[in-house]
Amino acid sequence: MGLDKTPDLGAIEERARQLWEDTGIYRFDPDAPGEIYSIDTPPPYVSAAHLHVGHAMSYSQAEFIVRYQRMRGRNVFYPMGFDDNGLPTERFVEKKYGINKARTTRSEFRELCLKETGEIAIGYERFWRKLGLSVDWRLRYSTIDDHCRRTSQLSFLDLHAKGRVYRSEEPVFWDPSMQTALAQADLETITRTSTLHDIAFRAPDGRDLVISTTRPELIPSCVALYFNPTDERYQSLAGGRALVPVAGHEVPILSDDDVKIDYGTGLMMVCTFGDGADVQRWKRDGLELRLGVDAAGKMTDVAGAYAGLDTDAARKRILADLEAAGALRGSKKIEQQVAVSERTQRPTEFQMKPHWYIRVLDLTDELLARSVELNWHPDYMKVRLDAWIEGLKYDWNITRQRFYGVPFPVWYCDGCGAVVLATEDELPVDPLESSPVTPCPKCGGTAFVGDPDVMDTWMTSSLTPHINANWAHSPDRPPPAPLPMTLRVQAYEIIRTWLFYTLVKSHLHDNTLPWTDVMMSGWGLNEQGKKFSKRDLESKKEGQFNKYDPEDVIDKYGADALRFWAAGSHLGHDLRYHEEDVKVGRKLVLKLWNVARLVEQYAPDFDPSTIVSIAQRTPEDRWIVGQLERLLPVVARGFDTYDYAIARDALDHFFWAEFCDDYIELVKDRFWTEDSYTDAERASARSTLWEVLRTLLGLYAPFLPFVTEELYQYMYAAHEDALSIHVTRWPDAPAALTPEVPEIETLRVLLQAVRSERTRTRLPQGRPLTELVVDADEPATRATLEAMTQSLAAAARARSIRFGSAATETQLPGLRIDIVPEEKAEAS
RNA sequence: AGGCCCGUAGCUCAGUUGGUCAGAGCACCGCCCUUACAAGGCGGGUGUCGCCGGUUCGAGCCCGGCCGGGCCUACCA
Repeated sequence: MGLDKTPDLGAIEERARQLWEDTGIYRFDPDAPGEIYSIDTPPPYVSAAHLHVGHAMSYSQAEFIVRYQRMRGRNVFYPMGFDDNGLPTERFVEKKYGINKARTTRSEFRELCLKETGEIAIGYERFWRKLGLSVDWRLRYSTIDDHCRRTSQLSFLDLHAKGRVYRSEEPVFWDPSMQTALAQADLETITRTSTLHDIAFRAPDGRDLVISTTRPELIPSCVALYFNPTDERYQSLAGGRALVPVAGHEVPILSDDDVKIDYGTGLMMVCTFGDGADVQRWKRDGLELRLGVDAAGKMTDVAGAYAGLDTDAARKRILADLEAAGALRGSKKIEQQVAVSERTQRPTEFQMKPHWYIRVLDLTDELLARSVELNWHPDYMKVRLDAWIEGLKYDWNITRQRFYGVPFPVWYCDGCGAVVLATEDELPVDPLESSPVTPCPKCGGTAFVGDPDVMDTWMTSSLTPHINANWAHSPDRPPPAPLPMTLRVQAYEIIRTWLFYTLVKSHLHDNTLPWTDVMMSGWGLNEQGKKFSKRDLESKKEGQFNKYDPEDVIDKYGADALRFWAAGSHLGHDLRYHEEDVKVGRKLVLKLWNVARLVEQYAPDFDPSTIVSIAQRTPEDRWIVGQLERLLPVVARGFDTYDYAIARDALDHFFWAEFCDDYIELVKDRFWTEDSYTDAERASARSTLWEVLRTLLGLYAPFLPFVTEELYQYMYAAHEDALSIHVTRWPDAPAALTPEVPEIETLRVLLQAVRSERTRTRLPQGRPLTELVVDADEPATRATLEAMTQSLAAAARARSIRFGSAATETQLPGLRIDIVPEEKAEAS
C-alpha cells in the first residue's frame, strides 16, 4: 500500500484510459441531465504522414474547455472526424496502387481510399486517445463515408430546391497542372519577378498604340484595348478599332475608369483571359471570346501558329515574332502579384466550363449579421471574416474536375439535356454507376449521362455540424446533438474557408448560426518560430526519439506534460515548441504526485466525516483555504472565456508558491514535533491538506487528466460517488469566503528574508539558527508575530525567537531581522 | 498596397480600464542529498518594455509615424 516513490506515468495513463473506456463517461447520452455542450472539431487530414506536436497543441486547447464544461455539469457531445476527401488522398492512393483511372470506377477507387485512410485514421485515433482527448469515439466519421456523402448530396439537393444552386458556363479559375476548377478560396497570391513588354498595336490611322503586358502569348486572345476616359491622349480613339500585331485581327478600343493612367502607356489590352479583371470586363462589355489556353495549359487554335505549345514556349516564340515585326518596343523586369493555386502554387488560368455554383454574393449583409451574432474568442478574429465577406467577388463554385470526391447527385437527359436530380432516399448516389429511377420528366427519355464532376471538398467540410447532428437521417448513427452546436474550434487561417462556408450552409439550410461560440487556436511552431515542416518529422528514424513527434514526447514525458505545454499560450496566439517546456509539465505532475504522498503520510486513511470546520482551524490553515477560495473564480473565469492560459497561470502560482513552498513548509512541524502542538492543530492540518489537494486535483483535471484521475481514484473516489474525477463537480467558492489571514503574509515575508540571509551569508538552509531576531516597528505586527512564535521558529529553523533591534531589511517596511547561526552564538 | 495580430530578461511568455508594472517559468549562477519530492529544495534579474514623436502630474499600457515578424485580403495590365 502507499503511492510509489516514483510514478509510472505509462501505467497511470493506461489505467485511466481503461477506466474511461470501461465506464463510458465520455459517451453522449441525449437524455442525460445538463445543458448540451457540443463541439465541432476540425477533422484532420489523414493522408499526411505524421502528426506533430502542433496538432497536440490545438486539440488539447479545445479539450481543456471540454473537460471543464463537463465538470460544470454540461452534457458534452464531443465527436471526432477524419478528412479523407480531396486531392492529397487521391494522389496518395493513385500512386500507391498504380491506379489507371480509365479502368477504375469511382466506387472502386473510393473503397481503396477508405481502406488506406482508415488505416491511417486508426493510428490517429490511437494518438488522440493517448493524448487524453475525451472524445466519444462512437461519433467518429470520415468525410468520404456513406453518411458524409449522403449529407453532402442532401445539402446540394436542399440548396437546389431553395433556388440557391445554379449551373452556368462561365470562366472559372483553373489549375492547369491538376486540371480542375478552383474556388476563390482555393487561391493564393504570390509575388514573383516577371517581364513587362511594351507592344505596339496599330490604330486605323496607322499610328502606334503601345500597351504593356506580362503575357504576350495571349495577344492572339486579345479582345479589346482599354484606356481611362479622362486620359486625353486616347480620347480620340474611343469607339475605334485597333489592329492586333502578329495575330492580325481587329479589336474595339474602349474605356474604363479602373485603367491607371500612369501605368505603362495608359493603354491596356484585355484578353480572354489573362486575369480576373479581364473576366469582369469581358462579362460587362460583352466582348468576344477568344480562349487562348486550354485545360492542360496548352495554347488553343485561337493562338494560330502557336497552338499546342505550352504558355512559356508560346511566349518566347511570339516575342521573337513581335520583334521581327517591329512591334516589340521594350521590356523590363517587374515585381508582380500573381494568383496561384494554393495547392500546386501554379499560376491559374481561366477555362469556360459548365459548373455548379451556390449563390452567395447576395448574402453579404445577412452573413455579416451572422458574424455579429457569433461569440468570437478572441473577439478580434471577427474582422477577418467580415473582411472576407465584404470582399467576395464570385459565387461559390462547388464543381471540381476530380476523379475522387463526392459526386453530384445529378444526371443529364440524353434526349433533351434536362437536369434530373436524385431523390433523397437514393443518397448517397454515384450518377456514373446508376441511373434515375424514373424517365426524364421533360421528354420521357430513359437514357442519361451522369455528372462526371465532384464537389469541392468544402461542400462536405462545411457540413460538419450537420454531419454530427445527423441532419441527413442516415441509418445506424449514434445519438446526435441538436443544431446549432455550441462551439467551433479551429485555427485562424481557415476563417475564410471552413468557418465561412459552414456559416453559409447553416444560414441557408436552417436559417441559424452553426454554433453559438467559436474558439480560435493559434499554431504550434518549431523552435525557429516556423510552421512545422515535413523535414521536422522526416528526420525521424525508426526507434529514434523525435522531439516534434507527439507520441514520442508522450512516451518520454507523459501526456499530461505535453498538454501542459499546450496550455502555455493565450487563446489565438502561436506557441513555439521547446522540449524544455514539456519537462516543466512533467515536473508539475511529479510535484502533484509527491504532495499526494505527503498528504497520505500525514493524513493516512483520512475520514472525511471527521473534517474540522474552517472556523476551528489554525491561522495557517484558514489562510491557505482563503487563498484557494480566492483562486477559484480566477480559474473559472479563464475557462469560461476560453482563456485556459489564465487558468493555468493562476493555478500554478497558487500550487507552487503558496501551497507547496509556504503552506506545506509551515505545516510540517505539527507532525514532526508532536509535543509542541495539540491534536486539534494536527487535525486541522489533516483536514486542510486533504481538502486542498482534492480541490487542486479538480482544478488541474482539465489540463492533467491522467495524474489527477490516478490520485483521485487512489485517495478520494471511495469517499465520493463519482466514477471518475472528470465527472465530478467543478469546485466553486463558498458564498461566504473564509476571511483573509494577513499575519500569514507577514510570516511569509519574514521567512523569505531569513532564507535570503542564509544565502547571503552562505549558511545552509537546513542548519538551525541559535536565534532569530525580529524587529517590528508596528506594535500590531509585533503582536501578530509574537502570537505565532511557534510556527515561525519551526519554519525558520530557529531555536529561539527574540524581539529586539535588528538591521536586515525585509520586503515589508518597518520589519527587520537578524539571524544568529549556531557557531557564532556559541562563541559569544 | 490594405486589414488584423505580435515585438517586454539569453529563451517561451504574463502584464484588465495609464499610478509598487519591471514580472513568471525555463536557462544560467551560488548554497543544500533538511524525515513529499535530487526527475528535488532554497536563494539570486541578468531589461533602452522594437524605434521616434505626442497626450498626461505620470506611458510597457493611450494617440500618430516609422522598423521588423505572422496571418489574411488585393485585377495594377
